[in-house]
Amino acid sequence: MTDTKSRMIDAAVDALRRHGAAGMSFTDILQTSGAARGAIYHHFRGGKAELVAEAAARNGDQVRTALAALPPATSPARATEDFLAMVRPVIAEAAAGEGCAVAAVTVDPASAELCRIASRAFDSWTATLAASLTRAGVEPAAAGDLATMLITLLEGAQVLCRAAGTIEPFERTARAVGDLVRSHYPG
Amino acid sequence: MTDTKSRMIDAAVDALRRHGAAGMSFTDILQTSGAARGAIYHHFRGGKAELVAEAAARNGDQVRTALAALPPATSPARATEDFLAMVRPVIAEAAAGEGCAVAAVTVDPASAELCRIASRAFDSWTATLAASLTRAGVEPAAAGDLATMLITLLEGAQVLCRAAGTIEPFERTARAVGDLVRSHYPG
DNA sequence: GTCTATACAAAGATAGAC
DNA sequence: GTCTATCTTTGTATAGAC
Repeated sequence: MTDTKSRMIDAAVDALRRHGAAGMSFTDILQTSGAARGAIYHHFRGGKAELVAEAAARNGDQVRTALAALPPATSPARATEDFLAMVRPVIAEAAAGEGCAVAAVTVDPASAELCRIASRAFDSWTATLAASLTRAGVEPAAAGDLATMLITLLEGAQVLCRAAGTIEPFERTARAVGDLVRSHYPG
Repeated sequence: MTDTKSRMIDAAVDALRRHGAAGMSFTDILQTSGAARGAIYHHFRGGKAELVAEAAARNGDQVRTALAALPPATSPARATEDFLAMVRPVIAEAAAGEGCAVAAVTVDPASAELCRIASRAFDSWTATLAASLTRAGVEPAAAGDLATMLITLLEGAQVLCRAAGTIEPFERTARAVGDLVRSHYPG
């Protein structure tokens, strides 16, 4: 487990977030990570596809871990607000040009494997968030649907906010979903 | 006839939806549209950037027109359901690999101009949908927030469904938002 | 206006010395 | 394991004939 390999994966995550899968180049990866050109195929026999896959998987784990650290909430409305608050800085990064690495690998599905990795990441985020909502008092079935909706909002907000260059679309969305959830789960 | 130019833009929209901005190549455009290699710089002096910009603008107009054709609804819940029903086939295309061309140009923002075009498109969709919601009885301020939320869901659902290969994430999201809106706007 | 041919740069992938 | 150098392909961009 060379440290070089890990730094290359980190660099790939960053490149995916900024330029997307097709726009990511080894030149960037090598410059950012400080690795040599030949190191790529030493650590990643599968070439670009393998590096991209590992980067997407790592980013997926990072986000899942962050979601798992959400504090226990006493109500569905509070749990939703906690999620939105945790997500806000991520959306701010998207507004500055750094989107979602997992979403990036779903574009130009050269390999169905990449979509499977992305799908599993989204599923793990949804399950983690659904568990939080269930603990906060939401019925399990409804919690799954609501969690999927919130993850969908997370991905969509990154798109709209990157285009806008501000988190204003997210703030509007957050107001709307906050109002809806509070009236549906009074207390 | 400059019908060629229009066909090239259509081909670019399709390429953006499938491969993204960085993954779109002139080779594909020429093969799909049947144009000759030199035709690109004859019709698009600005090269790839100009073609991509025109494609994004066209796709933005197409979606806005579709949203403007939503039938008048008698309640906010019904207006939301109409929107989700109209969007469902688009999500199905995303699940099959054809995402949103406007979202595609926000990745790898080589030019801030592309983000401006995308942002204006999203704003026009939001305004069109907000008008529908207002006519259906939603307060203007809340209609703007709700419309932004629904467009955010549209973009996010395309990401999740492209990864999943099915529209299942959209269906879950649609159930959740339907429940929330119905309880917030009873009647 | 449309096509053929080509220049030029950048990308991914490999080979082999150290 | 790591680095330098290079091969091959692909993609953008241009020139010029028809």
